[in-house]
Amino acid sequence: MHAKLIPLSVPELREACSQCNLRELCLPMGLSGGEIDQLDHLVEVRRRIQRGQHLYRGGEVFEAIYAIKTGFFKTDVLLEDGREQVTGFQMAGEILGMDGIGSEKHTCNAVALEDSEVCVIPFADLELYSREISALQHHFHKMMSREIVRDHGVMMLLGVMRAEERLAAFLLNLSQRFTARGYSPTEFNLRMTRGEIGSYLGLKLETVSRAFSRFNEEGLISVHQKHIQIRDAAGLKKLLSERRT
Amino acid sequence: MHAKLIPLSVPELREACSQCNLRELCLPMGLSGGEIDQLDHLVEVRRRIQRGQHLYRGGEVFEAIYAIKTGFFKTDVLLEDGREQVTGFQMAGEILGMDGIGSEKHTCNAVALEDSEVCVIPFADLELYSREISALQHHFHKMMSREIVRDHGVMMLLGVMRAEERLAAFLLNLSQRFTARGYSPTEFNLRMTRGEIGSYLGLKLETVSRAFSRFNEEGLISVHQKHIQIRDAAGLKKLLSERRT
DNA sequence: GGGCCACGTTGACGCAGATCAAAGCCCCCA
DNA sequence: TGGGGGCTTTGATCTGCGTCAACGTGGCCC
Repeated sequence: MHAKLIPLSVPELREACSQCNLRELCLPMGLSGGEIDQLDHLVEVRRRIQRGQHLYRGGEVFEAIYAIKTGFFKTDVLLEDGREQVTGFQMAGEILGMDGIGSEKHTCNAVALEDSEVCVIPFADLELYSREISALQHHFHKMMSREIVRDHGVMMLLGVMRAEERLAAFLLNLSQRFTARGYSPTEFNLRMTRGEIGSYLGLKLETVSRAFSRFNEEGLISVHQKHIQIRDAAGLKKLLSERRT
Repeated sequence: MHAKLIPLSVPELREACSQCNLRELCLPMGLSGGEIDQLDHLVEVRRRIQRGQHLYRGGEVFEAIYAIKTGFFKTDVLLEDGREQVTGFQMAGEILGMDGIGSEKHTCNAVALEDSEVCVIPFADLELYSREISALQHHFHKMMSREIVRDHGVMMLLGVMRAEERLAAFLLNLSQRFTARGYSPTEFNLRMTRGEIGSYLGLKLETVSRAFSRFNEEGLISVHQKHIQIRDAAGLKKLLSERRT
């Protein structure tokens, strides 16, 4: 592992969660000021991950979950024959690693899609603090539960939607998450390749590319490489609610 | 709701978890005898659900999770246009309802596929006990995490596998879960229809039926309606590891 | 015990998306 | 400034699964 560990000095530590601009999205959500101060002791280390590097790999011992401070990740699972399923894309304020709790090993790979920084949350400590701070306990449960619900949404994508519906749902989801982070709802850069989008959506990269082109022609979005502008969000939503077949 | 509530009388209550033959699979797993005795107070009510009835529906207020004592369930999510994605099949010892924690509402439907009985675990109480009993806390986290991992497995099915691989994976998974419950690994009755299997696997019922027929012809299994006998588990596994494409 | 109904099987055909192939574009580095 | 590599686009063709349709089967109720 080439990742740098960054022990937090005291002043930084005080800033860890209580001063973080993601605290309304991330683990501290809903905690009182005093409780957040306690949380600051939970995150004693941050880790920088360069684009293309792994935060963790399937099979490694699970010890901590990670809150993304900056950057962008994908998680994926590999079949023995090399086929890849991207199980999610994660951005600032989201939590990585909850898959590892059950077996005490990570069960997927987490790869940075841009230079990123994560807060390391030792899981034993999180459980300890959770026993003291019931708001933290409850919020952590919510985050795990939402992960399950998110996964159900992906199953829906993969199980019943057609290619263009999947892509529309994907774009709307990204847009909404960027919005929640204070970025433009209509304009953003994709951090992942067409192939990775395809793997996530259960499509081949050519199909993803064609669907982008089609949306472009129809004036729903404009695409230039990784730059996306959503021109007709309502039109994209309509794609989703229109039954075909 | 027509479901019967069964307040447990004192002797039954003593039996709730500590005497349950599922305690090695279910929530009490890994708890010491004394801790299980404490757990007995957590489950004060059981509920009977007849075949075809809902344990809960998407949108209902979330208050409890459910441990399946006997029976068999499916969970599903519906799109506005009526398309259904079955997100899972659950059997004795498994937990239902964790999807509801995040939003305080259930986000899917849980339907009994045979007459069933569940232990009602009020979620606020579970969190309360979890703060006292760290083994319970940890095990609950494991169960949620495993749910996430299970979902990743389904994404893999849906995203990258071909029809016969999906069905083979499905049968092997059922077989393994029946085995863990002390039933035959090679012979069992399906509780769900071809259509429900199809919805789970992202296939149409005709495709499921054809795949069953094909497995039958090839001597991998024998099928008679809902009765399945696995004749060549290794052959099924081979289907999964053989790369095609 | 006969008929109905939900479920399952099988066949013929069609199509969405995969596959194969060939360019194009962008960025980085020499 | 040019060239190489990774990513993307686009076209032509193929195919696995969906769709449509007809028939089979078993269980249940009157």
